[in-house]
Amino acid sequence: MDLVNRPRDPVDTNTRTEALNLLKAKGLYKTRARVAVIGVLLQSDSPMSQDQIAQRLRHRYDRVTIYRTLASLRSAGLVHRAFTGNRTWQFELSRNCWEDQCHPHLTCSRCGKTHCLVGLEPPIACRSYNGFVIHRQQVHFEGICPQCSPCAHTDGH
Amino acid sequence: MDLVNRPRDPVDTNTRTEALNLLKAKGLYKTRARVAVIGVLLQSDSPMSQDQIAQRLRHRYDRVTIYRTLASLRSAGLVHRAFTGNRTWQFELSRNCWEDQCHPHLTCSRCGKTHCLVGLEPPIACRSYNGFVIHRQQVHFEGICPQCSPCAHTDGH
DNA sequence: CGGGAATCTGTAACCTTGTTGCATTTTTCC
DNA sequence: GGAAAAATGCAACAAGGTTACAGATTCCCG
Repeated sequence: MDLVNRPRDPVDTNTRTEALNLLKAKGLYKTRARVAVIGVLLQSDSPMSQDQIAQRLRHRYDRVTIYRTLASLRSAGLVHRAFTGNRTWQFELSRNCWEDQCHPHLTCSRCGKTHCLVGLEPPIACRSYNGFVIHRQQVHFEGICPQCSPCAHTDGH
Repeated sequence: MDLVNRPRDPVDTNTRTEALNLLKAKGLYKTRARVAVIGVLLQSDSPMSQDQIAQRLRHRYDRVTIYRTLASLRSAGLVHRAFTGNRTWQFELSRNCWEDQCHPHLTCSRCGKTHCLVGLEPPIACRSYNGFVIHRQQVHFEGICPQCSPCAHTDGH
């Protein structure tokens, strides 16, 4: 595929600028793959797996590139990953939380999407318990999201 | 290896009897692999991965057998899997908890062992939140266990 | 600008874990 | 004791993560 004329990544100008700023702030190389991956995550309200990111970018980047891009963004602190019970990591931008102390996630049993439960405080924030020192906590739910259960919020019956 | 004279599984008589009772109560076939796997789990105070179980049994059983043994024990409700943040399932007997509502686990960053935090109540037991219906919750910690941090319980400094 | 050093990318390949198919063996029950 | 039902071992595949290495891109400084 011609490099010059190949279709552009699905990232608008504002998102692109924000991505470039994030990279600059961390002193990372500004590469097309990184801008694209950050752009996808900026536009997503829920964590995404590597494969979801690759699909969103129409497989224009090799999966190893996505993998390493996420690894470098993660080590720079821009991105963190959440574990959601299946065997794939879910990545999200470190905006108001980070990997050690993150909001819970809920994976919908019906649509399969993973949602952030940002209103729900990480429950057990204590640093130690009964001789155990807690450095990191991860909370994961399985259930039904509002979109898949329109009457779920009226749980009176 | 001769089947008759091959070394016995590391299961004492009492444990074996208990395992047989559990299998009988569920109407499952009493096979050597199942008795061995249940025995290992009975003697363990923490969840174990398939590979750990296979190692404990000195690879006397094929890993597919371990896999399917655990699957049948799980579907019978004798065993459940826990969420520990890495890509492998950890199995434990369903004694005072089950898969949907289980105590938190802590994986020690130093020794790698996963511990059950049975004294710590599952924190967010609510059935619904903000339109989300919660069917199952899993809590995982990373930190240091008491054995690896002798002064961890005196966190005064 | 321009060029070299540092870094990133794509391809290939490997590893671990989970999973299924099928022929053989074991268990159960009458 | 024997037939039906179920479990086991072996082979093989799948998915995701990870590493090696050569070639391409980015950065920085003159």
